[in-house]
Amino acid sequence: MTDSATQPVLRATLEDVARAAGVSLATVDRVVNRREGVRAKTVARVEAAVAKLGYRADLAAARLARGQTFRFAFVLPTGSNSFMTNLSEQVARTAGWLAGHRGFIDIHHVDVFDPDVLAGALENLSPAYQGVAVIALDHPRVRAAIDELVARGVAVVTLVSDAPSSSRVHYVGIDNPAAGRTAATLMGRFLAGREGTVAVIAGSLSLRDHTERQFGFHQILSSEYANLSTLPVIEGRDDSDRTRDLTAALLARHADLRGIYCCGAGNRGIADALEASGRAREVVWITHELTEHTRRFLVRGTLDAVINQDAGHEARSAARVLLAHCSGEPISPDQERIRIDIFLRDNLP
Amino acid sequence: MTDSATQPVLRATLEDVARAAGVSLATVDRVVNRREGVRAKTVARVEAAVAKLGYRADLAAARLARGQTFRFAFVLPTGSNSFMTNLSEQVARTAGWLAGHRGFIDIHHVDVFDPDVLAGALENLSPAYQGVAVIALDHPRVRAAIDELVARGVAVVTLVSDAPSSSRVHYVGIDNPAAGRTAATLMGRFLAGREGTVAVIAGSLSLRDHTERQFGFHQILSSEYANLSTLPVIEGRDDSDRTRDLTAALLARHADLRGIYCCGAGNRGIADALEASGRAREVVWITHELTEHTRRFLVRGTLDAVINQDAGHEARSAARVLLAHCSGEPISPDQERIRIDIFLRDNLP
DNA sequence: CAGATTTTGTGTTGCGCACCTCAAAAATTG
DNA sequence: CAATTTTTGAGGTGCGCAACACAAAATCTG
Repeated sequence: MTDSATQPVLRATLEDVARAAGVSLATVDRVVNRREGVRAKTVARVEAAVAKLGYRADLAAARLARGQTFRFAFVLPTGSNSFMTNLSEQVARTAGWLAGHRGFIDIHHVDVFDPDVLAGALENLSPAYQGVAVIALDHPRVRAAIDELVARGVAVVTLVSDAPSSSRVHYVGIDNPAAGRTAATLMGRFLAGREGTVAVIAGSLSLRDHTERQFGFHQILSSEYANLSTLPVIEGRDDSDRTRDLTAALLARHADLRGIYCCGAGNRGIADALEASGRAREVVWITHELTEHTRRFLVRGTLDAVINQDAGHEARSAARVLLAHCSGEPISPDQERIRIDIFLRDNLP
Repeated sequence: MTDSATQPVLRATLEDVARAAGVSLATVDRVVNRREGVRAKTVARVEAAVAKLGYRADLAAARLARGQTFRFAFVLPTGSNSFMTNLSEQVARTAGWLAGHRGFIDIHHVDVFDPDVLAGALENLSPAYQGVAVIALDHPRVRAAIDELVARGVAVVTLVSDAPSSSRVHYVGIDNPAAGRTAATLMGRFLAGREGTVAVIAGSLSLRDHTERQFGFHQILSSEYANLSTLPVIEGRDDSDRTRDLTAALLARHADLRGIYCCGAGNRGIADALEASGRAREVVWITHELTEHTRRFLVRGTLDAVINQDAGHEARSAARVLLAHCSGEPISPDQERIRIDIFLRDNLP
């Protein structure tokens, strides 16, 4: 056992480094802030002193002295499903946190599902923003708008839905094909050898994330679970009423329906239809995003598993990445990686 | 769309608040730092101004002015399994981060599984520490040591393994009974209706977390999956060799063995035995903690699911909670809640 | 070796706040 | 109303650093 704590810790300051290196404060400042006009030999001396004393800049003091403030825009969908509502709330909370760190977030609500509207919103964003987080659409105009922002020196991160071919600096969200594969494995194993059909319900196939999820789902199901065949993908447009009708029709038409994978929203419709049919217990239903509704269906046993992305984590991660990018600090990749959560009735948070 | 960003943001400062409230800086300071000697009427005036201007203390400036430094001890097990090694590494990383925020972490390696050694280590901890994170043992002496630290004004959080009846201020870790229930549900559903027996392997039943997990596991398995019967719990002492032999014996003795739930370490032994028996594919194996080894077994298909707690998250959370506690700031509960992760081959991070 | 150039030192300012002292003003009391 | 107590104001200091100006020294030119 190593008990090395004895007295209150005194951090090494810039002055300590200067003394140790036998140079002045100004020179140390030049070295640590990578300004030029210092001989290589002197740089080495200073760096040796930094290493020896374990000097690390006091972030609080540095931020204070620099006096920079950061202004970020979060572009989120207008009044939408539970997940998006939750995300907005988490972004608002994150804004509260950031305010203590000289960062400010404005939330802009736009119709992110219309490429022209979204691109227009990005184009008209005030030049005061050093960073933008956006739920992207992988569309040429949107890509162009992102690229232009980046060209102007704005840090852009995509949130939840990516635009991989744009020049955004970071994507904050889950690996959607992997999420689909995860759903497929759960479906295949929960149905362990039973024969029948499985339905896939998406919000819209023009959304990149939904497409990727169903792609991953089909990939695994067709290659590993020959006992199950999938029906053509149905588009529920993330609307509960429409989804309920579609689900009811599915149940009526396919007596051998064993599973439903929903890679979008509209879950209340599915629950209604399933419960009305009396087959809620026997049909395995897997969906995305933990909300107050899906949580209820999970507890009740109608829903079997939820694949989730943590909205709070995403909001905080986006803010951290933007902040780090703007102040030239490194990010730690594995803290910023958004996990694909699996929730059963038993491990609900 | 609300584009309200126009110019670089100017935060309201204490001085702004003073001006708005028509009082002096000193009075504002008295109010915001809850010092006494201010009339209730004046307090109200100042608070109104704070609210109106949306004043929030600049954390960087406040920390700098306060000049406090924090010193924390993390008490971790001596050279141990992969999970603990990983945890140590994550704590070391967290220390690096904390150093930028005037916080310092010393890691003390002790045999946390011996109550006397652990309690002794806690008792002999330098009084310089304002906070301690410890992998606790729910034992009277350990409890007493924790209580004494708390009585001395030290913030104590338990990490990974709790001592619920002690006076620790926070537990950073997962809900272990729930983790066991989660494993049981996966086991039951993956075995969907097949008849047979399931084995449970623990490290040691004197470890609270292992006991709780197997309790949760049995609870669900016995009440919901009548087709499966469990064998008496086996203690593998988190040792691979011993666990391999025990698993091999199990496989030899029980031809109807359908599943293995391991709620401790020693996974390499299980993998060896399973693969040697040729029944790796048919026996459902579920274990805890994602490590380089369990990851490999998962990808290979020998292992079916991993219940995980994120060591990085736990290390950071413990540091944040200690920091918040020592500087009187609130914590946000849902950021500090450690989730029960489920990993399949498909959603590995 | 004088002059030009590069490198280093000295010094100052201010970021926003906490914390302190001392005096002035206001409210309360006998 | 004077004496006392409570409340408020004015002012200062320093936290550790960034940023800058300017002077002094060292080094490099021709």
